Amino acid sequence: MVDSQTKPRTEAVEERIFHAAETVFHTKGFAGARMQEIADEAGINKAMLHYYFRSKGKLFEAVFEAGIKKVLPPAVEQLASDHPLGLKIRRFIETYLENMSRNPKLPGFIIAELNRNPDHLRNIAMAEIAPALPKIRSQLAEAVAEGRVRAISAEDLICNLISMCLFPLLARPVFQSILQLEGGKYDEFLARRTETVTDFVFNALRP
Amino acid sequence: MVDSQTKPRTEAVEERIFHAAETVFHTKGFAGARMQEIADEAGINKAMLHYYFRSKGKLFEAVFEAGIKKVLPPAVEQLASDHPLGLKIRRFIETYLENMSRNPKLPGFIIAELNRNPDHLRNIAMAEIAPALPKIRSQLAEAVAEGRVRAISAEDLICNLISMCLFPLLARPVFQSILQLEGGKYDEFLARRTETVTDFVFNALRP
DNA sequence: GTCTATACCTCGATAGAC
DNA sequence: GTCTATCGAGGTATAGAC
Repeated sequence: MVDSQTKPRTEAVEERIFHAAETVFHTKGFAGARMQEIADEAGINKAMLHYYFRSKGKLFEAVFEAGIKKVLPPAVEQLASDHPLGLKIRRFIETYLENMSRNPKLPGFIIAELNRNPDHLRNIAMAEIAPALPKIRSQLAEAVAEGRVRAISAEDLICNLISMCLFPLLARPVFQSILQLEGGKYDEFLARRTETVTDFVFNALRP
Repeated sequence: MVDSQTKPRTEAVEERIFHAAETVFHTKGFAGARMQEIADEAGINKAMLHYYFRSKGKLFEAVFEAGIKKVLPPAVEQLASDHPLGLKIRRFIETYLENMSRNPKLPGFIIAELNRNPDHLRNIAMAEIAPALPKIRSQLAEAVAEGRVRAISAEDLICNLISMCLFPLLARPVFQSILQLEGGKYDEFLARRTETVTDFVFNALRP
């Protein structure tokens, strides 16, 4: 309460705006989002948005960058860990699937916005990501050479892992209809995926 | 030329508009698309868009529905075919991957718009899709019972297949960076996927 | 059927009082 | 810091001449 003079509740408002912006941008995208809707969601005046964040673009950038930081580091961290290959794959699926089920709309948001403006990636720190690929590549090559796993490229393995984890979240509406898993049924299906995807990958990698 | 009186080149213009609309909507989405941009792309006047299609919404609906028809039927057709399970899976991956590489932006467009308004699916004929699921389900159960493939639910199998086929198209910008496959390298990677995905799935299904 | 001009509106952004 | 009022750009849609 002492330093309430230096920061007189400013943070509370800025945070409310930011979280409201996340909600709206994640569902509507940049082009579909309306500043008025974000203001309503935050329960404050529209002019406040411009007071705290200068423009719609700046606000979006903040939300997008925060989204990237929620998605990439956890994945990279797992892939670059010192765990043996099998455990690494298992942990990757577990943490990633659980992490994303907490922000189901985040992957779709990032992918959609990235397709519309790939330059967004230029501002992202690729330096942290670079080491993970060679590491898993050599780890995989070793396991293949020892005959512990079938031959597969690191690219295909990573691509398959991420695809099977994320796509069911993105395509929820379609899958829900096609697979006839309405309402809660689909959430149960997703919950089971940690196990089923792990099994699927492990079986695929048997020599 | 005789019936050029009843349809005096009307089709040519309408088609040009429609294809231009596909291009723009597929890349920018509904909210991000501009009627002016569609008109420019078609090389005609903006007012013509409203003459042939009443509104932006109507034009979008036409494009969206056409998109769905390019995506769903080919998939369902393969899944509902009379081929034995192994061949069916192989054909599914082949045709689907090849089909979509001809319209790389289509899956992302459909998924993004569907997440923003799931009601789009209500207007789609689900009747044609319904029979495919039970068919593959029984086919799979039979193969499992005979010990020819490992136990897996039809939902997980279909979900994994489609995920591994489509997600690399959606997430192209991210994967291109993460996997360090710039430019043409990524297209080569995608071209190889028909084979690598088929192998991966077949290996996963070994008893 | 095709074009120009324009009406009408929504939205992002700012000015200015408090 | 917060609100109200409003400006101005840019968007969809239409009116009307040709």
